[in-house]
Amino acid sequence: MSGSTGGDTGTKTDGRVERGNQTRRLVLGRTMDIASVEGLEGLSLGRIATELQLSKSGVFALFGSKEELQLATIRAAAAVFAEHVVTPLNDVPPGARRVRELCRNWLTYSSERVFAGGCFFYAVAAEFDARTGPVHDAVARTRLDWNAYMERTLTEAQAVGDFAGDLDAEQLAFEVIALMEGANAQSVLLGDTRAYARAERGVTSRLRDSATEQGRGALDAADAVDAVDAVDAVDAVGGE
Amino acid sequence: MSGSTGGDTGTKTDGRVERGNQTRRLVLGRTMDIASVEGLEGLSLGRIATELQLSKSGVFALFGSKEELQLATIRAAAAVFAEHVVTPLNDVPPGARRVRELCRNWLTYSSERVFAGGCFFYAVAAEFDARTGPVHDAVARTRLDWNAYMERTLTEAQAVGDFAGDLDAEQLAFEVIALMEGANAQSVLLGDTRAYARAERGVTSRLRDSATEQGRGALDAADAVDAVDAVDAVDAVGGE
DNA sequence: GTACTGAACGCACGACCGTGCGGATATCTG
DNA sequence: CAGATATCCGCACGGTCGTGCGTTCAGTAC
Repeated sequence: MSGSTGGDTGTKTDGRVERGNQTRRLVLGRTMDIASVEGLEGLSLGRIATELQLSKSGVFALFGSKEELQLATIRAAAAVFAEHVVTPLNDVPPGARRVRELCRNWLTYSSERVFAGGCFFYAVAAEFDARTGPVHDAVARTRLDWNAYMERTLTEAQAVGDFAGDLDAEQLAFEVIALMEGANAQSVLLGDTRAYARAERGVTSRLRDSATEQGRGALDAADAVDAVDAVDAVDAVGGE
Repeated sequence: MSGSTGGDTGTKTDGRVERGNQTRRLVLGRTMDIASVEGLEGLSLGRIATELQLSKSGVFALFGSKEELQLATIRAAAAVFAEHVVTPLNDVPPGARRVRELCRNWLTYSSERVFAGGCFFYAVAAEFDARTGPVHDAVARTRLDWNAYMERTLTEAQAVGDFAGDLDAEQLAFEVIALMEGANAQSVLLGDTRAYARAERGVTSRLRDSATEQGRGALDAADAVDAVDAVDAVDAVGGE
């Protein structure tokens, strides 16, 4: 099946453009990891070209400028973030359990080092927070989006009755995000792996404090399912 | 009073060394502000020399290497931090009120931009968290010290009966620090000034939740004093 | 076939980087 | 006094940076 060189969708496949996109993906995969460790300013065209065995001017031509490369790296990282943290929630209905899953996804995304230097956006936000320009603006926008997403998830959970009617979603979103980022910071800087457990404990407390009777029931039910899953996982691995 | 050129302590004042120290202080004052905005890697000998009207090699000679300049900047920033956050607690006895004062000092230190880019250590910790070497180690050590200081302040408050005997000081220290740093991040990146109020609200809740009856009393008393101070301040400024 | 387009390259540029050397100058020591 | 010490400078080095120009080559369109 398939044509000579992978043309699947038919119509007019420009092999050059596709090749360029592939190289762009290759470059961005590298720049995301570099930036999460050394920052977006730590990116250098020459270094990337050397490591990927490309020419410096070739890399430059693919993005047009260093700033464009930085912005493209942010966009690529946002896609990776969404894939690990947000997309898995697609089949989880609004409610306290969805909030809990969102937080757990984030902590897993951070602790498993999807990016070499922990959360990509924690690193670049701290790097560009006090500067001005397009890169700062792009970073600030992703943070705004993330805040809003967390807040919306809480509001939806409130709407289905899992949180009290007088819930201050903005406040709770702030606290939950702060706890999770605190764990990222503590873990990456000090290698303190217990930080994630502390964050989860804090987040769980905050959610339970704000939840209604119904919401607490949903959280408990989710915990029970997790416990069964954990036992199953252990059983599946070694049955001694 | 005083001698010809400021020699106050007497004995043997080396004018050369003193002049060098003064220049060093001048340089470090600049590097602290630069680093809080653009990071410790953003420091450049040439730029500092130009801005301070010194020669590049002169600045270099004063510190020996760029890495030494970075380490000296960290030490200087730690002194400024202590001066604003820790020293004012000298005449506050151990207890819940001392904990509260510590947190308020931190939030004030961050919000008043003692460093141009917000908390110095938030910026450089994120910059060097995933790297290795002496600078990372120095940053990590200050973070450890800060964690330990917060924890010790909580434990002392527990010892005088302001917090319950089963208090998990490590957990509470983690949560309080995370909330405050979250406010710093949110404020510097997004210009969201309400973040500090949210952090204070969260910190207060956590402290009250963990406090004994006696501890809550101490916190309430401190709030009352603050309220009076606030009224006094308004009265002192404009009495219309 | 020719004409066009975009990826990738080689090469060179000006600027800035951290560092080292030698010297001028001021200060302290004996 | 001489001699040691420390700040601070001018100058130059090798290296890396981002960027631009011109070219080669492969895939597309006519």
